[in-house]
This record gives sequence, C-alpha cells and structure tokens, in this order.
Amino acid sequence: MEKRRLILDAAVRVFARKGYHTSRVGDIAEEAGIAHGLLYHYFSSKEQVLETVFRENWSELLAAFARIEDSDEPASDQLDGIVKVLLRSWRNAPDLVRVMVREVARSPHLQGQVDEIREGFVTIQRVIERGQAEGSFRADLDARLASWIVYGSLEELLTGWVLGQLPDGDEDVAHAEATVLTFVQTALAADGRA
Amino acid sequence: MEKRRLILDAAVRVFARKGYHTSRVGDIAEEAGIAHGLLYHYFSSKEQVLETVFRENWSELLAAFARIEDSDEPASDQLDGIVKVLLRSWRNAPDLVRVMVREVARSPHLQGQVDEIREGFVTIQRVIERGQAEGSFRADLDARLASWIVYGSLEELLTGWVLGQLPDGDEDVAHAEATVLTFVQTALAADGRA
DNA sequence: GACGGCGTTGACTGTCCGTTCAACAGCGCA
DNA sequence: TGCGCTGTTGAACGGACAGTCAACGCCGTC
Repeated sequence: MEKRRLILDAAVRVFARKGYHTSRVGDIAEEAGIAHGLLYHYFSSKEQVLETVFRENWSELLAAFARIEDSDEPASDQLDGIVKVLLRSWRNAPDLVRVMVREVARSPHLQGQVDEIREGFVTIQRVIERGQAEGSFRADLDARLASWIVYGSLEELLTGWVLGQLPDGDEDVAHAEATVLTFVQTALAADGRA
Repeated sequence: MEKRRLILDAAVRVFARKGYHTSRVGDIAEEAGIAHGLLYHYFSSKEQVLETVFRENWSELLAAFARIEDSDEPASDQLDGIVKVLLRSWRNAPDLVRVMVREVARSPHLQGQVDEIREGFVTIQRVIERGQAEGSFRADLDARLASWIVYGSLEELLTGWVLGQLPDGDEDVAHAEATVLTFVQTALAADGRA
C-alpha cells in the first residue's frame, strides 16, 4: 500500500485513540510501521496530517451531499438522505467520526477549514430553501438557522456515540435515525404532523 | 479580590483568547497579575484550573435548570426557559461560552466531568417526559434522544456565535431564540402546529 | 559496476513549558 | 522581639517531543 495513505490511516486510528495533542508523531509512525522521520517526507508537520485527514474525508462527505442535492427527489427526501449519510458514518467509520467530532469540528486548531465545514451547512440550507419554495416546508423559519439546528442535532447524536453515552447497536442507531427524521420533518413541515 | 477567583477569571479570558493548549501557565499568571508560581498555591495543575472553571460554572447552569424544572409552569414553558438560559449565556458571558464550547464540551481532556454534563441532558429529558405525560408533547418520540437533539441544536448555535459564523447582534440572537423555540415546540407538540 | 536519486532510517537537537522549590515578605500573636 | 504561618516570588529543573539531517539501502539506468 502507498505509504502516504498508510500514514493517514494510522493517524486516524491514533488520533481516535489518544486525541490529537496527546498523540506523538512517533505513535503515528509506529502504528504505520515506519520510522517517524519518514512522516516528514510526506507531510510538513503533525498538524498537516490532521488537516489532510479532515480535508480528504470531509470533501467526500460534501460530495455525497452534492449527489443527494442533485438528485430529482423532493426536498424533504433529500433532507432525509443527508441525515442518513451523516448518522450512518458512525457505523461506517467510527474512528474517523471520533477524530472529526473531537478534534476538528469546533477545533481550537486550524482556522482555514472553517469554510469547508460551512459548505456542508450551506447545502442543507439550500435544500431547506427549496422545500420552502416547493411549499412542502413552512416558509416562516429562517432556513440558515434551521440548517444549523438540524446539523447540530446530528452532530450531537454522533457525539453521544463517540463519548459512549448513547447506545450504538444496530437497532439503536436505526431508532435514533428514525427519531431525528420525525423530529426534523415535523418541525419543518408546511402543514401539521409529518 | 480573592486571588483564587482572580486566577480563574484570568484563565477564562486567556483560554478564550488562545485556547487551552496554546495558553501557557505564565500567560494566565500575567493576565491575573501574579507570579506564575502562585498559581500552584491555589491549583495543583494547569488542567485543574480548566476543570475548576468548567465545574463551577456548569453547576450554576444546572442550578438554573433545576429552578426552572421546580417551577410549576407547564413542561413546554419549562423547555422554553431552558432554551433561553442556554442561548442567552452567549451574551452574558461570551468568554466562558467560548471555553466551554471549544475546550470542554466534547473534550479530549478530562473524563470525569462527563457525568456532570450529562446531568443537563437528563433534566431536559425529564421535562420532555413530563410534557408527554401531561399530554402536551407527543408521546411517540424517545425523550432521551429528543433531549440530545434539542441540546445539540442549542450548542450548535452557540458554536456558530463562538466561531463568528452566525451574526450575534441583539436582534440576531433574539431571532435565533425564536427560531429554535418554534422548531423545537413544533417538533414536540402533541397536535399539529405549535 | 559506477552513478544517482528516491525512499527510509533513527540518533540528535533545540526549545518550550509545566512544575518545583528555596527564599522572602508581611502579619498576627505571645 | 521572636516565632511561625500564609501568601508570594521567580530562577531553575526536567522531561517531553516536533522537527532536522547525515547516512544508507535499494533499484533502475547507462
């Protein structure tokens, strides 16, 4: 396997296990099975490793969002799709979610990527606005704020799983997904119950 | 003023400005106007300073929650009250919220306080359950998950303000508050529109 | 079989910073 | 006046750790 990817994968595991600050460069190297000097052949610093992990994976998420947005489903189905993608990421890649939630999301580190995070919000916002325009979502709610509220709900559930405070068995996750979907769709629906 | 409090207040400002990890003990001491050695007369470590900041302020928040819960208002008003207390904390003590959101909330640091954080969730959960029992909230939503969703919404708005991504003028904050209230009450209401 | 360059190694450096500690100042008390 | 206690100081220590670098192995090329 390509060494660069090897290092990134190792970094995700190590960061997930010990947290970014407590992880030493040597830990990552050891996990990847290389000498720690080599890491500097592929990355300029420890921080750049974290940044790369974030950037490459977040952009995948954005791509998934974009595919959903570009589909011809009604807005409310698109919103469901986004919710599902985000929540299911926990079972798909728990280590990655751990790192994203704990180290990057509201990170004291790295300023630049704030814009990239925001792009996810904006997608949600656009979907909500389309729903409002189509008449399926109530139009009296600020779509931007609503997108933050929706995203916050999802991130908090992920956090609950990350911190081990919410049960995350198969049915638990499915149940959480169903609950958010009902919650959000009810709140946004143009007419009474969703 | 009592030196201990002086140090804590200085620490909040410094942590808010530079983040916990990037803040040196000397920075806190300088901000407090003392020699850095003195800090160890009052606290056993830099980490304990952060922990104390969290503990003492979070317990105040829990007390506010408890007062609301013990009032004889209907559950839906109590929930409104909780939302308002949390959101208004931003204008009341922005530095504190900065530290709480960025350093403590899903912290790689300090494990013990997870239980204290959880107590806030449980209060929200109880209020929701009471509303369900009273018949004003729909009973088919899992109250525990709903409490996480509600809290997540609020924390995300605070985060938006902390990171400077959401406008936080007087009217902006009021508008955000109104939006969350509508969103949450609509989602939870037993019958159609809130 | 010399050459060169890419990939790889790991000892070493330099620095940063949390923490310690010996000394001291002020003050109440006897 | 002397004793001791609490509060206070800042120089010094120690250890950790990110990042450097000189050397080396391997492999293709001429």
